[in-house]
Amino acid sequence: MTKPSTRPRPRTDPDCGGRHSPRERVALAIAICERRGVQMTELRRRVLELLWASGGPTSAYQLIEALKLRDSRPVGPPTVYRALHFLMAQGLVSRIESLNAYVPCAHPERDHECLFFICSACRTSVELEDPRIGGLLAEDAAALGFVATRRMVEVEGMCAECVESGAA
Amino acid sequence: MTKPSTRPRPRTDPDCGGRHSPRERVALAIAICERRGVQMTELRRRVLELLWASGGPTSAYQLIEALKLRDSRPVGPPTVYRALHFLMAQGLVSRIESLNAYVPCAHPERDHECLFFICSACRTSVELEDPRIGGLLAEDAAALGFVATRRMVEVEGMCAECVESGAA
DNA sequence: AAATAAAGGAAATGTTATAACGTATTCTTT
DNA sequence: AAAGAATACGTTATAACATTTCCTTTATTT
Repeated sequence: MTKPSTRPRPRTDPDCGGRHSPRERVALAIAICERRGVQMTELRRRVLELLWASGGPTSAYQLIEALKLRDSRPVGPPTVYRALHFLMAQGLVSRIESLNAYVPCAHPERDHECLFFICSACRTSVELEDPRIGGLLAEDAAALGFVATRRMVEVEGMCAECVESGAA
Repeated sequence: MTKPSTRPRPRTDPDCGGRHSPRERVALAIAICERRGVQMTELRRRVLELLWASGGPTSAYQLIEALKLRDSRPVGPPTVYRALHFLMAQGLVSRIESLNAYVPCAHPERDHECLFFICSACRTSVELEDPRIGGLLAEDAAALGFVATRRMVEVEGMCAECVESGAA
């Protein structure tokens, strides 16, 4: 029996408590696409569902495997990559560069900073928002005359659970 | 004739003015390795020289090509990757995750934040230090109980020169 | 219904990185 | 200087990640 932790939990939204049911998030994504007049097709929805179901950063080829299992029909890499590109363009999925892997975005309705804490022990990742970091990066960019279009902030290490359980 | 810019130039050290001759930086790297009792072998030095000579983020396979040209003898991927791993472990080279490419570190003598501004037009990158960002990330990590071992901060966009020259 | 645009399927290829094994070099100790 | 240990390098094969190309199917518009 695990005792509930009093440690502050990751929450990208003060109201949501960090809990997001996959079903709810996918429904939100569908609504967003409808509002924007872009097509949330079956394939794209399935990829998003798989990412929510996966529980961690997932590679394109893991998604290919997963789709194959459910369809018993092979899906090629370009098919999955196209779906991932679409989902990223809509802000529904982020790519974690240091893992070559993809994660669903908890709060696509807001424009959020991509700020990831990645546990090398259990291979999970946590997404945070910290507007202060975006502010500093904007400041530094301005000093360079640099026009930023995308930010990647990834912190590798060990999550609280793995530290406590003494994982290697 | 290009007129000198008054824009603040990237400088990771207030004293160096952002100027680093490859020769000088390689000499510094050799001295550092000597002091640490690790071997700066010929291969490792050549890889570092190529990175300094390249003028931008360079892929492992570009290095393989460059080594082949100079040696007229093929060098396998593992050889180059081993050299890169060594140089990274010594803080002499950084990997830019979003490009799968490598850059020499301007100031290996200091423990520096990896903070890169990458121009998608001219494919150059600029390394900055901004201790404030490391501070904020440490703060966020602490709030999560996360023990950080490595930070990656990469900003993609367009550098001042490309913006001015109207590059696509 | 026909025209057009958007999305997906399939095969091949390109790019990045490592595993597994053996050889050579360098360093240390004697 | 010789033996042994540690480190570095070479070679082949393969794993892992991503894109190009071409064609077919599906949606949307007229």
